Amino acid sequence: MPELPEVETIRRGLIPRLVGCTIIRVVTSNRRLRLPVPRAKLKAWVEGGQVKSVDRRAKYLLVRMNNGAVLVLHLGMTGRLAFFTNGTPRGPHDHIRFFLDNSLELRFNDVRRFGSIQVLAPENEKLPQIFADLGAEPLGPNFSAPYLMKMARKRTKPIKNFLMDAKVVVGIGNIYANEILFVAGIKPTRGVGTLTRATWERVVRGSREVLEQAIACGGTTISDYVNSSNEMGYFQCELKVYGRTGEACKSCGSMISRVVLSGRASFFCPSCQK
DNA sequence: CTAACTCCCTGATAGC
DNA sequence: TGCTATCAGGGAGTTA
Repeated sequence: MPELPEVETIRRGLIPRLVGCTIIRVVTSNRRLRLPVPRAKLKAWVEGGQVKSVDRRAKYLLVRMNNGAVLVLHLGMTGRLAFFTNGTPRGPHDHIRFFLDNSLELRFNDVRRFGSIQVLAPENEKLPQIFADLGAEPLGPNFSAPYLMKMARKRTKPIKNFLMDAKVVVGIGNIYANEILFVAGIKPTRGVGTLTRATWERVVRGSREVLEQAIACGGTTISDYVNSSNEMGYFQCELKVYGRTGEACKSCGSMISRVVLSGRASFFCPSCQK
């Protein structure tokens, strides 16, 4: 579900109602998420603590506490992180509830439980190894055509799989990979070895354009996604190819095609994308 | 090393 | 109505 625009939208919604708050109590369900829920650490380092900031790296949210502890949250496919007023009955798949001192409750809800929550203890605990291996932020300064050309050297995989590789560039999942390649005019099956410098420039520009527009729309809601106020995004209205198999290309009228790449549905316009 | 496949989990939907 | 198969936005681990 949540790719970069959705996670960023949630981050921006969390800030005004979470930063500066004290987390009075954390209540967890008995189910495990992708990783076991660190109940003891939540009690030791998060309960009673005050939130200092909310950052994002890739699709991870980093909630930093004044005591130096860090909550590392990932929403997986169906995770939600949203506020409820105090007293709202617990719903199905509400796995973690943070009771705040402003009469709100922040809930981590996840139907499929592919999401995760980790707590880094103050001082001594660093981010997991995965963070050191993450690639460029697509909206950051290091994401450039030369960078992508360097990362693509001696590689053969299709450009779509390359864009979804978090060691290359983070935050781009199946929806936005398809949309970016439409905007850039590149077939998802194109091997990365065949792209010219000018084409890589289109990948960079297309990525920024699509992701920024999606953030401006509050993300894409296909089925589960809601922002921190439990509201849908509306970038799904702007989708050019994702999920549009057999429909007319909004640019040229050709029929949108579907292929499967590494087990993921991939959509493109056979005449606009080369 | 790269690239592709498999699996974690639940729910919606399609087809019989 | 009910059963079964397929698919879904992520990512880690395994295999070739």
